[in-house]
Amino acid sequence: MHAFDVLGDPVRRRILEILAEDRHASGEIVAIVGQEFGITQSAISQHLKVLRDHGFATVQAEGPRRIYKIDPAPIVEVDQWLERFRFWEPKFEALAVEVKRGQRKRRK
Amino acid sequence: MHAFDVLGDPVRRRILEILAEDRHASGEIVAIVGQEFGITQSAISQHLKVLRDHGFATVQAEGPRRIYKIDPAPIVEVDQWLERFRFWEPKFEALAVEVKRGQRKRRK
DNA sequence: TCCTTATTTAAGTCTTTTCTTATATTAGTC
DNA sequence: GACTAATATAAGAAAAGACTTAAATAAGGA
Repeated sequence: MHAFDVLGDPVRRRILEILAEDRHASGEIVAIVGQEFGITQSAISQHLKVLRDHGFATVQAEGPRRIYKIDPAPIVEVDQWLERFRFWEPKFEALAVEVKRGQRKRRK
Repeated sequence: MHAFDVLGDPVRRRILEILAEDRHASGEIVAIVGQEFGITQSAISQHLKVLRDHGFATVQAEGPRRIYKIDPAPIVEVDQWLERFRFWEPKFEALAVEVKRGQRKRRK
């Protein structure tokens, strides 16, 4: 499964959005995403596995909880593939400026 | 089908790579991609339809030929979704520089 | 008009993905 | 050690995706 396929699923994209904000326990993600999409804990656990297996997230046990943290490496890869299209539109130049200005709050 | 799903298929990614270089007739794409992936003209035509239907490419009839041209709009959209992850890694800052330096040859 | 070339569309098969329910695992508490 | 809470895994059903072959469409030339 290619990184783009991983990002193809709306549940997984939502999970990544949540993890982009902060680290979260599996159960917290289940609480949010489960409600939003109306799917079971099991389904979400399976999506978390896909994210793990493809390097989008890392886990750390904290007692009985599994704390998920984003790993941007595969996203960088995707971003680099996209690179070849960036000269096609002024929109991309605008984006470049955005990125350069970036430097928002950063979490470890 | 989400834009990320469109990009999830290796054949479609290859077609987009080709179209990023220049406009091409369907048959030219078939010649390249068909050989590389060992799939039929029909299969490729179906991939081209997906690209059309999701706004990644536009077609223009030229006699019996269909000339395909890339349309970056959905790629920009994807790129914007990715935006929220860009502050996570120095790699992204490096990319930003890359993009800013960009300004390669442009085709219409 | 008939034939050829370029391409799309239809129909059906096979594979992969995404769920569900049921069960297993593991940590902490009584 | 038994019970509960948090999570993962197994098995199987249903849906979606990516092919194939066969047929349709449309342009251009003899």
